[in-house]
Amino acid sequence: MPKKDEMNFFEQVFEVVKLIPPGKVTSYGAIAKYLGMAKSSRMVGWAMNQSHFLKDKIPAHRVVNRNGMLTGKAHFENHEQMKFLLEKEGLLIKNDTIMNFEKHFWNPADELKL
DNA sequence: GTCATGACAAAGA
DNA sequence: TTCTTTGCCATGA
Repeated sequence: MPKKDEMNFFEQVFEVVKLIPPGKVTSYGAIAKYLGMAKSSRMVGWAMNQSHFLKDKIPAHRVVNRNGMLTGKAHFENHEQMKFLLEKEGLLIKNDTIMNFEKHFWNPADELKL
């Protein structure tokens, strides 16, 4: 168990993101709400930015905004990578937006049942 | 300690 | 409906 100081909200975000099953996506707000920071959805996106510096593989491509739009694609090494990974998992991307977003939506609060 | 920024979200025009 | 504004809070300068 990491120390309390090391369990900052970033790691909690990473834990949730890593639990996202393949072929599923979630929103920043959903993660934020699950962690009890519904009003700090921006911090989730901030955490994702830090995820690139982590050794752990964070499936950040499965996290999009509430519209299902790939707003974070610009932060990937290749802009096509995010779309590619999602399509590879069976999702349909059109114009940087996930089609049937609700259908593939993965709600941590519902799946993890805190 | 104050100010600016950020991969968002909700409300208003 | 789309575009703009406001709130939110953790980081870094």
